[in-house]
Amino acid sequence: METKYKNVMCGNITKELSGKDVVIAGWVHQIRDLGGKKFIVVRDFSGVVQVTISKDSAPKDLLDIAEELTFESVVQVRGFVKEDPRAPRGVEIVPYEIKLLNVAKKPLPLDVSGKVPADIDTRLRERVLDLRRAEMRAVARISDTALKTIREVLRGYGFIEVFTPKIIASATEGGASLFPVIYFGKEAFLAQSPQLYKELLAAAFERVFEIAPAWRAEESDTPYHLAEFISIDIEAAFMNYEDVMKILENVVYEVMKAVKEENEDDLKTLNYTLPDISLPLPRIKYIDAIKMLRDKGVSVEPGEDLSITHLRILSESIESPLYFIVEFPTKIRAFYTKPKDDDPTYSESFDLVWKHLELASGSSRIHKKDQLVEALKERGLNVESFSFFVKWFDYGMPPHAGWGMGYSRLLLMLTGRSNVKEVTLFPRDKKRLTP
RNA sequence: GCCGCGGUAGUAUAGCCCGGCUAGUAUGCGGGCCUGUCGAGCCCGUGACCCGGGUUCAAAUCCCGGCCGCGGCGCCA
Repeated sequence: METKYKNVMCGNITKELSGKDVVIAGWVHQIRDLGGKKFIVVRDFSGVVQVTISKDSAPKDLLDIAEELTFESVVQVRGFVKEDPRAPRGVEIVPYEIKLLNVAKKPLPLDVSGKVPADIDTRLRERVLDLRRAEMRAVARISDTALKTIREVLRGYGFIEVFTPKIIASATEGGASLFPVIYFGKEAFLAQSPQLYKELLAAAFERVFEIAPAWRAEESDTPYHLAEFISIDIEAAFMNYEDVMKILENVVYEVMKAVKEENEDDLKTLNYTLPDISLPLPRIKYIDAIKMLRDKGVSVEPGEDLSITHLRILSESIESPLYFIVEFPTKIRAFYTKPKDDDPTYSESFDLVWKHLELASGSSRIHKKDQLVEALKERGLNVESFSFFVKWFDYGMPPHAGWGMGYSRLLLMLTGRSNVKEVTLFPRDKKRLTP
């Protein structure tokens, strides 16, 4: 779209535009001064294009402005497209006029052009410059493809997109710590999951999904945890865990397919190849996973939760990079998880694992009130504080199931990066509240 | 929170084990040369040892404490 500032994106300038006048706007990516010629590489979100100035023929005021340019200064260039085999991609812009819209200070606290690497700590501190780097623009585009595809696939299954409240009353859900907020003088908390509300919505709209932030005030200090993260959640009435697993593996499959098709260049920029998977994904029962580990000499007892170390070892003996672990012990899962009818020690639950990383987890949910109250009591939770939730189990709560997936973890698989902070635009962790 | 490793110019690193007085390199920055670069090249210059204490004639280097970072765990609907 043509705007007040530009009529074409740098990456879209091709030989077909040869001879045409264009206006581009972007950041000064590189400057190469060769005596008689000066090359200015201008970058926008789409890519880069070279602006070539011949010092003998260019007007003086243009040369003066060219002298003032610094890396990451914002410029608008009006000129004509010239086909030239010596130029990158065979085209360049010969400028009539360069407008300096904003001069960048020097030196930059981070190299945007990719010549000098930076530590993750420096990158997050200088995040906006870091996000301009080719790798991060690729991550952003892959992320967008993934989001778009997730929504398309879920809508294809008849899910509708919803939002659940993020300020909640109850801190007594057990497990993770919550961030307290003051809500009109009352104590409230930031939601750590849409779980309970999405279940209630499934009792009204049958199939719902939400892509939204969640917060956990955990001590967790790892490359896989954030204090604020995006959770992709679905909840569906009249489905069980096997039904929603099929939806989950299809979502992931379609996302990987879309990224392969639509982000070929981005994957190349990231020097990453997506893993190949075929459906259905392997489904390994928890108890069999324990056996496999014990056969390998790992000391792990049935009933114990699987740690990341266990998953690392387990993934070595599973040919698929993505797999499900199913039917966890009931007592290590959340209270709303439905136990198996034939063996209540185990539950209708699953985790989706990529190598050693848990991407998603889900289950059939309890839909009978008595059973739910019992499950709360067994975990030592205060039934009264869940009354806002339990109440609706008196009025037509259907059988239902769902899952939640950590978005930044999915992005790790899609981009080949190793730290969720890297693929989160402005990550919030225990020690980072800015930028 | 525990364990491990680390903190050297704006950025990224070498030097540290085996202490020695111009702290090297790349990139950046300033200046110069060069009509086609594309990680441009060449020449000159510029800029740094996390903080505090200790050992020593002498500390970037060894020791202690602190702060900060990264990784491995733990914690984790």
